[in-house]
Amino acid sequence: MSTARERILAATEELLASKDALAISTRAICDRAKVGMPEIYRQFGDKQGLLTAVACIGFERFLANKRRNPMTDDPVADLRTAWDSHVAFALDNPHLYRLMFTPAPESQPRAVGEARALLLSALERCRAAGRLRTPLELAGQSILTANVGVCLMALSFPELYGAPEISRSVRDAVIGAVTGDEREDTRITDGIVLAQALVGTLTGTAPAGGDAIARLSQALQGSGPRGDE
Amino acid sequence: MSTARERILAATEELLASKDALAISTRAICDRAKVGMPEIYRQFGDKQGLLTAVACIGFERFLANKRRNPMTDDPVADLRTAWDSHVAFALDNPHLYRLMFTPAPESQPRAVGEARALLLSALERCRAAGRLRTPLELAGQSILTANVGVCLMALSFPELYGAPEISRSVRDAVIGAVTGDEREDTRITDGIVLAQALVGTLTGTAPAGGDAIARLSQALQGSGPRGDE
DNA sequence: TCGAAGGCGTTAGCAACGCTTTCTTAGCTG
DNA sequence: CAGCTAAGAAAGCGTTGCTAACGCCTTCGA
Repeated sequence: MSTARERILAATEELLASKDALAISTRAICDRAKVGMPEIYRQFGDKQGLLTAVACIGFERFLANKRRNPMTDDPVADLRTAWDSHVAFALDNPHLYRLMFTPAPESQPRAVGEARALLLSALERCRAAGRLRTPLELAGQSILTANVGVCLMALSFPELYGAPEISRSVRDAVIGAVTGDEREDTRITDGIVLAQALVGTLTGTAPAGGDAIARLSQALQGSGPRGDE
Repeated sequence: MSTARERILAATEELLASKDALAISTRAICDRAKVGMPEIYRQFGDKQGLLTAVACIGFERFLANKRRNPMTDDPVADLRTAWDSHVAFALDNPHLYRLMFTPAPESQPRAVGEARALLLSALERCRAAGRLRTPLELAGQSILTANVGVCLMALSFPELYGAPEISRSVRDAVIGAVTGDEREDTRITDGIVLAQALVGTLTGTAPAGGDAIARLSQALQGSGPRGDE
């Protein structure tokens, strides 16, 4: 048999799979872990302490998950993949996720900080690839906030949450705005690229193909600044 | 003296100004409302029933707030204003907001539905103005989810929440993506405008000022499609 | 004017909760 | 073997949400 502490943690995690943290009684935990009531308080001082420890373990699983995300040669696509795996984790472990991201007074700035660090390093890769048009810090906060926000919302209103569509929509909006990658509307940035090349040609300050005008004209076709559908 | 029901509701709202709903005991409510314990259960059946009633009142204030938002002739700007007033309400009434948007089993799809309806009508105005490039339904869900999500996140991690910057960032990203309005980077759309005029000039198919090239060159200055800041 | 009805206050108490105290036992270490 | 710490057993504390039983007093129709 394992140690008492491990049994308590395991029992709590198991109960957390079906009930909210607040609906779990310390007695139920003790029954399932086959320990006496005082054991919880000897080990964790507090019910909140126990929940914090469980949240910590959850964060470790969460971060391990995130670290497993492959690094492709498209850092922006990696951002989107990370977003999706985050959402999947939340939907798979609703009560645990709520426990992790809805602290009572204050609990784990450490683990959240680590998640932030992971995100920032992913963003740094975007920056290195010249695909970030927002201050790194703000970009990270925006993505993290939106990501957690979408998850909490999905857990609170599952019937209002329309499957992954809405997560994808917010994801592409935020990541797109931060990186400058327009997902569904790359024509705009293409337009800029071509316009820059064109100006370079016309002013004689940059090398550009002679067909710049034709390509620009074609690229701009139908892409107004405020498209009227 | 007012009726018992009103006093109970008022007392709960007052306590909710300083404590979380779960930290409020029914006895404290009764003390403050000068009623006996059974009164709560005669009136609301349940503590949850009382909290639901309070949440209802909160939604009414919330919706009244939203309805007070002026309708300017720029429906997209109105969307942004509504977003900001939503966030302000959440920050002003943290515990009430949490109560409203973190239901236990399920509570007010009615009030949330009304908020959604308000949002959809605002989006309909955008659509009428030709400033919506996303299905109405999905646009509404995306904005509402992101908005509530940012608020819940801000309440859970106030120290991590960097003032209104991040709300603005997510707001402009989501609303921008949904409407096609680029907020902070209007240079891009300006670039498109000028580029179109330029192409018109060069191909002789549109009237444009002779300084088009100069203006385009200036407008594009420093605005790369993948700016390396 | 009377009497039924219902809104409201009072007292007392239940079961469940988080948490504590006390005592005892088991197992390892020096 | 002595001494330490980890951990199981039992009992109980105070608070919580909630209920039962009773009685007052206003309202209102007959």
